[in-house]
Amino acid sequence: MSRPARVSPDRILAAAALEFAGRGFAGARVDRIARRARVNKAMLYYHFKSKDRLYRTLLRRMFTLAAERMQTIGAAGASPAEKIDRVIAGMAAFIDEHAFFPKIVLREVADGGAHLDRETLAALAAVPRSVGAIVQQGVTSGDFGPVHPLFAYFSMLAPVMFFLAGSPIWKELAPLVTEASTPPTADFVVHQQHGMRRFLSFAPDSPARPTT
Amino acid sequence: MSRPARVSPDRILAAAALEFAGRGFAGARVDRIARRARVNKAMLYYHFKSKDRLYRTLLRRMFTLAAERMQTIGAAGASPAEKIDRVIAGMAAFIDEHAFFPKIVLREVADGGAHLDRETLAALAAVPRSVGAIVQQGVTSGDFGPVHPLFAYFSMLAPVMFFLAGSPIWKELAPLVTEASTPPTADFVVHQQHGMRRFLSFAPDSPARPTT
DNA sequence: GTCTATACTTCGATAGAC
DNA sequence: GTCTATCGAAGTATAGAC
Repeated sequence: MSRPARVSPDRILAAAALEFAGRGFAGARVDRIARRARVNKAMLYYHFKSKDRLYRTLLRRMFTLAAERMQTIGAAGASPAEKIDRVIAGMAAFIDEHAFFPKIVLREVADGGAHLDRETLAALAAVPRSVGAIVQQGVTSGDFGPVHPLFAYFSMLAPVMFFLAGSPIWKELAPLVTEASTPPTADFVVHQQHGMRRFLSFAPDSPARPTT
Repeated sequence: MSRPARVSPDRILAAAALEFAGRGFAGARVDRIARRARVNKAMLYYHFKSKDRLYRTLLRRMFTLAAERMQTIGAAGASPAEKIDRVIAGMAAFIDEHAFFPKIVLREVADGGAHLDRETLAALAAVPRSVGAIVQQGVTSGDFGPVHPLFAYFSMLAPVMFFLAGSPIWKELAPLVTEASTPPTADFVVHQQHGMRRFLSFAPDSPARPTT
């Protein structure tokens, strides 16, 4: 079989990922994407119809990949607590492979999902749905205390997104924040894993009234 | 005393907050800021020298305000656990008063702090430093288990930022994620408070080896 | 301090040959 | 599928009168 040799679209998507992550949708320049993909602008507009469609195509692909990884973790045989460990480590690994991912997510959250059509929104929803299902299993089995699955998703992964998206800043910020030794980036995953085990654990104590 | 009547700079900063939060630094348009502030462009460039300096002025102001609030909480007389409750509720209240704040933070994290000079970075650092000091007190007193203050800061407040910055999206997303009732936005703060109490609590159990 | 008018640049997108 | 050349719109910033 002759390969279709459709290497351009993939190269364009890879270049777009870097550009959109680094500058945001509004700040992204189509010229830069084309140049980085070693393709001229007309070629880019031939494959993708517009800047918007290029962006949405990229996001759908990334959300789908991330959701698949979370789904795989949920389908495996393991205790709920161990699955939570794997969700956190799995997302960190995914970000390690696709460094642009958390930046784009943060920007899209700030944009209020302005560039997401229904299809892309559905692809995004698959990520918290997969993770939420794992949490729900733990609640039902009694391993976890009662908690809203979507809330747990945010408590679990927002710090990972936040921390790994801005690691260069934190390295610059750390000396201004604490006199303790600079934080080893990789240890944050372990920190979050240990903490979330307790966060989600059933706690018979603590009346824990809300405080203003 | 005659009032200086310097109402323009404040109106410009207020308009800039909305514009920068809604579109990001690159997407923000100076014309829109000027129009929203009911001031012409030349006036804007008269008070602030450039788009960059306007942005940094805004950020310094917001970071300083947020840090002051955290510092007040830390200085009050209360148990470490209760202070954590107040930090979470206090940040949520601050965001409620300045809805643009978490959006700008998320964007700046994604930008890798590209627009932050040394002075603005120092203002930003005061926020995690204040919160980190509270955490450190709890660790020292034995109320909390051993934890890096900066890590705890992220685990505590990143979900709050993330959730409150994107509340319109989550409302649209929730039905696609869970068949359970839609999550009441205000309850997230209580969820995070209760969870973080356990997250930070001293846990003699759990060998908790890292999982890949 | 405040305005109008505009210089200069860069953007997203397309035309049309090959 | 791929290219060069370019259009019209929109951007940041400034000049200069008041």
